[in-house]
Amino acid sequence: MTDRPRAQISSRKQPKQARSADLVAAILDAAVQVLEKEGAQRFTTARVAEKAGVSVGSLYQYFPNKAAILFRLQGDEWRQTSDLMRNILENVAQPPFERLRILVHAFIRSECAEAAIRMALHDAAPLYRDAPESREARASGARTFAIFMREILPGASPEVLALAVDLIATTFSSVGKQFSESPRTPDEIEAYAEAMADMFCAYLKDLGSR
Amino acid sequence: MTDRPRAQISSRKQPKQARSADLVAAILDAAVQVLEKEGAQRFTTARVAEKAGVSVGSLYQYFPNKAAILFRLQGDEWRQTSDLMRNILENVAQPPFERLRILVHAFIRSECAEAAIRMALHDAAPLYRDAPESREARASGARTFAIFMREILPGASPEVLALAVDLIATTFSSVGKQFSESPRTPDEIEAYAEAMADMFCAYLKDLGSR
DNA sequence: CAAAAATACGACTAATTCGTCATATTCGCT
DNA sequence: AGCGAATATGACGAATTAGTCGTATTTTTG
Repeated sequence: MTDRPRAQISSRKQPKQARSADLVAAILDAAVQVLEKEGAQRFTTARVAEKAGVSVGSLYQYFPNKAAILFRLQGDEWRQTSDLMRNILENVAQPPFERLRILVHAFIRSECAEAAIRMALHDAAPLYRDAPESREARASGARTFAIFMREILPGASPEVLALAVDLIATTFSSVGKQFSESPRTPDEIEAYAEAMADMFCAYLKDLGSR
Repeated sequence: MTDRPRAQISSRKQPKQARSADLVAAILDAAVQVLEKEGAQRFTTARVAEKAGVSVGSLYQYFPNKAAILFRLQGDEWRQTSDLMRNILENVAQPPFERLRILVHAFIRSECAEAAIRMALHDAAPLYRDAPESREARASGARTFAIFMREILPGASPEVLALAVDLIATTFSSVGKQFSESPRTPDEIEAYAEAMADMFCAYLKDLGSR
């Protein structure tokens, strides 16, 4: 069997000294800038290395290929969103529907704050979306949300519950892209978030009263 | 600053004889196949020409650049969706909420039937999405839907109406991509469509009773 | 301090890409 | 048939890209 270059996405080497850790940080930093300023199409290792003030060779010591950089950025974004979600949903002091409203607003605000980078990651998705780590990350988010949904729909069957989770999760996940494609004013964004929260609540209340 | 390739997207020359019309048809046909089998990343003029049994030179006689092919495909897809929408929404024989339910199902079914091509077009979007024709097509769809919404929410203010249109339109437009990324069985798709229809109806009825 | 290990470099290769152009073929028409 | 217009060809140029590798530099270690 010929071993073609593995679509390996995990790191190639761990930085052990301070300077190499700095280098990795500089690369990730530069990667974000390149994505924002040039877009996914023009996201190249050479450009990232140059903006980081580093040579391509050095870059390839810590990232096995281009996708690995994007994968890493995506992971960071995802962890941020995941924390946000957990913090809001697990705050049992507030009533469930209120938590959901807060989540919608927080999520949309966070999407807008980093619209450029998320848009670019979206465009670059073909390069990393099939990685098992990517799939797992998405599944994990869905689980957190599912737990919350059990609380908001106490009587619902597992099927109904899964469906509601799916519907809301997929609706959520497209917001960032939409907003990047046709930008809105802050006021419009708040109004949109409110409407989306209304929609979710109306749906879930309807589901609950069956 | 490198001068980026002009986003000229209109046709370069009109086919006048039968054979050239056939050629254009063969190219579009091949383009779909390439997108489906190889994906947006590997969509190249050379591959399209080869699959069409045509030379690159001929291809470039009728399409000024690669994006023009995608733009044309996208236009065809869009016209199809647009007709579907109009046919259902303008059928005043049926009650509005019923029409909406039918639309949701029809739309989702149509998205799934051509999931591969739409997914690929989605991935390739950076190449054509900024064209003014693209923006106009989207706006036109939104207008058709807005007219229907005036019927379903007779008493609503223009602001509320616009918001509802926006919310539903953006929710809609992400379905195809979602389904391509994590495929579902036909049963799951039907259930999803039903849930989405439920959600829209619950939301709109809630809006109407305020 | 000297050897070894880690890190950094950037010119280079091999591959792929888009799009052109000079040339050849076919068509429509008298 | 014969002539001009339309159409088809595909080798080619110019540009870009991902990723490598031999060498140079810096840090750690003994």
